[in-house]
Amino acid sequence: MLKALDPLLHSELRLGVMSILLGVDEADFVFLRQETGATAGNLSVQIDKLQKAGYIAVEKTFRGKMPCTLCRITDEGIKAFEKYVEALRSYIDK
Amino acid sequence: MLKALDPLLHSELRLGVMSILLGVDEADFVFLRQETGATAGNLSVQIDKLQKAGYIAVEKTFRGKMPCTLCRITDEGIKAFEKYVEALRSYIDK
DNA sequence: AAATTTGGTTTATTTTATAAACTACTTTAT
DNA sequence: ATAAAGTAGTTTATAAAATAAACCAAATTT
Repeated sequence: MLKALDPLLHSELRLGVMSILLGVDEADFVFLRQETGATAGNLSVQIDKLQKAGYIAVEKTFRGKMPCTLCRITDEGIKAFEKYVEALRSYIDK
Repeated sequence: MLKALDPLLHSELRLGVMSILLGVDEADFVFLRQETGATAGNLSVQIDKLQKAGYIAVEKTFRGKMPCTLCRITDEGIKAFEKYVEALRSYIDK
């Protein structure tokens, strides 16, 4: 009855990042930081985990002279997110 | 936009316990163990946390000669669960 | 009566989340 | 030109959480 929850997505910050990326084609580090309110260190670590899992793609570029980390959700990430949401519903829908 | 998630409920096992208790008036330790698939130690610890938070009430009785730990969700627990679900929707609903 | 099972709790270990400190560079003020 | 402050992060250390392993007391089975 209760479905297992993907531990990679069952994290407030990582879920927040995925949720944002689902709606925006791409987002940079600074934007994700603002939207989530996370510390830079925490965000850096969690972005890394999502990337290593293949849920997001990360591109390091420059905007002018400043470094800029761009994130995009992958197809695999979208699928994982949808599966996570479906599993969650076994907990929260009657 | 993204609402904070009550960390006490944002745990697979504790959320599972709450989800079960929402539907059943009361449930004992053994039943919760079967439904969640958790180890006894983990379940014991998480029940304790939910009780200390006031989200569930725990009554220690005997069924025949065997000890029996009964759990019920409290009004506070129901409210917290509903609030958690609403916060979650800020992540998973478009 | 010894061995096993039941219903747990307590303690130790691993994992995860978070914060603090640091790096590398840029911009601004002096 | 240089010092001070800000930006965009990463790395490392610490705190918290989850989990498993070990244990306990009583009941049941052999």
